[in-house]
Amino acid sequence: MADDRRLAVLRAIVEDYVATHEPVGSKALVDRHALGVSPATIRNDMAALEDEGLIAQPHTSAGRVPTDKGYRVFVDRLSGVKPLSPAERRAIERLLVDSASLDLDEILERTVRLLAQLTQQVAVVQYPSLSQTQVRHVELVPLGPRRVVLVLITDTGRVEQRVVDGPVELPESLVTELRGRLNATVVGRRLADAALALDVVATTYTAAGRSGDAEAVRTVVAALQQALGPVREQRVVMAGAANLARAGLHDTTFAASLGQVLEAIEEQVVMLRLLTEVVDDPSSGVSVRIGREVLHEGLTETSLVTSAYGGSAAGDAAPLARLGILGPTRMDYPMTISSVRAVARYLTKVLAT
Amino acid sequence: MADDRRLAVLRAIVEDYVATHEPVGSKALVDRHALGVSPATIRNDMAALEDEGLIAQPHTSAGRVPTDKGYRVFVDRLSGVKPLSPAERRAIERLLVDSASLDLDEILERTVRLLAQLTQQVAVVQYPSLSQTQVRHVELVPLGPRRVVLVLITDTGRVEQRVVDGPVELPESLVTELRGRLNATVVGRRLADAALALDVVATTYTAAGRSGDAEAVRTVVAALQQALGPVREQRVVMAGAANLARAGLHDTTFAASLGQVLEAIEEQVVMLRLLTEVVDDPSSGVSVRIGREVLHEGLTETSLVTSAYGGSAAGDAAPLARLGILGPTRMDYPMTISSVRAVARYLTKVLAT
DNA sequence: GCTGGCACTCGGCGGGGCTGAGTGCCAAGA
DNA sequence: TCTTGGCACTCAGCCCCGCCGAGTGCCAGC
Repeated sequence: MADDRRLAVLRAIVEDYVATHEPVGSKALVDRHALGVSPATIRNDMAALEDEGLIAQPHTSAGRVPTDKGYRVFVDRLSGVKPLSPAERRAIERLLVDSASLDLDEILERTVRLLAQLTQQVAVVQYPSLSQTQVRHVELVPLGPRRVVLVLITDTGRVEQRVVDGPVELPESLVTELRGRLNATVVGRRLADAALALDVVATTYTAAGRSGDAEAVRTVVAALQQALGPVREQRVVMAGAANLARAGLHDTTFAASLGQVLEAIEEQVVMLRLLTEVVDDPSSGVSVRIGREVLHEGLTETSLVTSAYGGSAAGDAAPLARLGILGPTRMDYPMTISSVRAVARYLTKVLAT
Repeated sequence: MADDRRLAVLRAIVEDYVATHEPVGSKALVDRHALGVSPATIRNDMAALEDEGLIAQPHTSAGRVPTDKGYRVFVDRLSGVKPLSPAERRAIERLLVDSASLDLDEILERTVRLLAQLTQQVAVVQYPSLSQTQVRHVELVPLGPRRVVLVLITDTGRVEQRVVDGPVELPESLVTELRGRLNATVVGRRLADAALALDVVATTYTAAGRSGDAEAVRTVVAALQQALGPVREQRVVMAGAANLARAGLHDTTFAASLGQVLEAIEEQVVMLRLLTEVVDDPSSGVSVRIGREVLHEGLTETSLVTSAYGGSAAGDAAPLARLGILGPTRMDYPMTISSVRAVARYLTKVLAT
C-alpha cells in the first residue's frame, strides 16, 4: 500500500508538472491533492521514486520533475482514459459527416488539421498504404510525339500520374493498343501483383518481332511499375507547426530543440521511419514513444503518440497507415492519447465508406 | 556628395547589421568600411539619417539599427546584384537537369527545397496557374453503381481528380456516352472556356427527353466545372521552417513572432493573398516587401521576397504563378534577391520544356 | 564641411546579500 | 514499521549597486 501511494505521488507529480510547467515540491503536492499524509512522508516517497529513476531534481532544493521513465510508468500504469469533451467529440463527428464526398487528399488534410487543433501539437498523418488496393484503370494520354502522361486509378479513388518520355516516337496507334493491353493485364489486380504481371508485356512485343516498339513499351511499363510500387505511398501530411512554437515560448529547453523538431518533420523520410518502426499497444490501440525512446537525435525532448488507422475494427483487414502527434515530453498524455485514438477510429470509418 | 556619403553610410549600416545582428556604431563603421572620414562625421550623417527615419537607436548610447524604411531605401537604391557563387549556380543547374523527367509535384517540391537551402529562409512556391492551359483529356471511371472518378488531364501534364456521387445510378453505357460527349466538348479548350462550354451538355439530355439521365449528368458536369475552375490551383508548397527556428535562436524579438509566422505559412489562404497582391519591380523582376509592408498582422518582423515564374522570358506569355521566401526583415537582401530571381528563371525554363 | 576633443548617457556585467522554496535527516509517536 | 513534526542546510532567483565602455551630441577650430 505504501507502494500504491508512491505511484499516486508519481501520478500527482506528472499531472502537476504538466499543468504548471514547474518542478513540484512536497508541500505543493499535499495542498493540491488529497493524499492524506504529510509533506515529510511525501518526501520519503519522492526519495524512493528518485532512486528508481522515475523523477529527478533540476538542482538541489528545487522540486521534482518526471523523467522519461517516469512518464513511461505514468502512461502504462497510471493514466486513466480521459473521455473527450462534447465539443471535441462534435468536432470529430463533423469531420466524419463532411468528408463523405471529399477526395482522399482533402480528407487527410482535414484530419491532420483537426488532430493538431485538438491536441495543440504537431499532427502527422501517413498516406494510406496501397498494398491492399487494386488497380481500377490505367490511362495513357499523349502529350507530344514522344511523351505521354500515364495515369493510374485505384479502387480507393486514388490517382497516380507519371510523365513518360519515350526513347522513340509513340504513334497514336501504339498508345491505343498499349492502353488496352495494360488495362487487360493489371485491372482488378492488387498493386504488387500488377507490377509483377507487367513484366511479360514488353517481351510480348519483342517476341512479335516489333523490337522498335518494345523499347518504348518498356519505358512506359517501367513507369507504371514505379507508380504501382510502394515509393509514392510513402508520404505524410503535417499540420500545427505553430503549436510547437507556442509550446516553446514557455519552455526554453524545448525551444532550443524546436529547430531540430521542425527539421525532422520536414524530412519525410525521418517521419516515415518513426511511424513504421512503431507498434500499437494491444490494449490501448495506441503507441506512445517518450523522449529518448523516439530514437532520433533531435527528438530527445519529444514524445510521439500514434495509432494505426484504416482496415476494419474487427481486425480482419490490416490497417492502412498511421497517424499521430509529436510534442514535448511534458504533455497531457491522457488527453492526447484519447484524441489520437478517437481521430484514428473516425478516419477508419470515413475511409470505409 | 555629402548626400552620397550619407547613403553609403546607410548601406554600411545595413550590411554590418545584417552580418553581426548588433546595433552598429560610428567607430565600428569607419573601422570596417573605408569611408575616408572620421567617426565624428559619420555621427553627423547618422543623425541626419535618423531624422529621415531610415535608422533608429534601440536606446540612447547604443548603435543604430535600420528601420523598415531604411531597408526599403537600401533595397531600392543601394544594393547591387550579388552574383551567385559557383556552388549555388551548380545547385540550381542540377535542378534543371534532373527535373526533365519529373512530374509537376516533384519539380515544385525540389524547387522549394532548393530555394530554402540557398537562402536559409522559409521558401514558398505557388502552384502554376492553369488559366493558360488547355484540356487534354477527360476520363470517367466507375467506382460503384452511383459513384465515378472524374479525372481531368491538361496539356501541361497536370492531373485533377474528383470523386462524384451521382443522385441516381450511372449505368456503364451512360458513363461511356458521357465520356465521349465531355471530351468532344472540352478537349483543346482553355480551362475557363471549357467550363462555360459545358453548360449546354446537361440541357442536351433534358432536350432529348432523358431527364432521368440529365440529373446525373448535371452532377458530373458540375464536378468537372469545379475541377476546371481556379479553386484547386490555389495551392502553395513550403519548405525550410527549420531555418526560421534557427534564425529565431539568435534573435529574441523574431523568436516571439515565430509562432505567428508559422501560422501564416500554414494558412494557405494567407500566403496566397500575400503572393497575389504583389507585383514585380520591372527592373529587377522581383518584389520585396519589408516588415509592415507585408500587410499582415503576424508578419511585421518579416520580409517577403518573391518573383513570378513561368510564361516566357520574352514576356509574350503571362507568368503562371509566384515563388519566393519569407524571412526576418534583417536578412541579406542582395543574396536573397538574386537567389529568388535565379530560381524563378530556372523554374520557368524547366516548365517550358 | 570635416575633425578632434570632451562631457554625458546608459545598457550590460559582475559581485554581494537576502529570501524562500524545497530538501534530507532524525527522533518521537502511532 | 510507517508516519510525522522539527530543524538545519542548500541554492536558484532576485534586487541592488557600482563599474565599465561603447556610443552619442555638441562645440570650437581648422
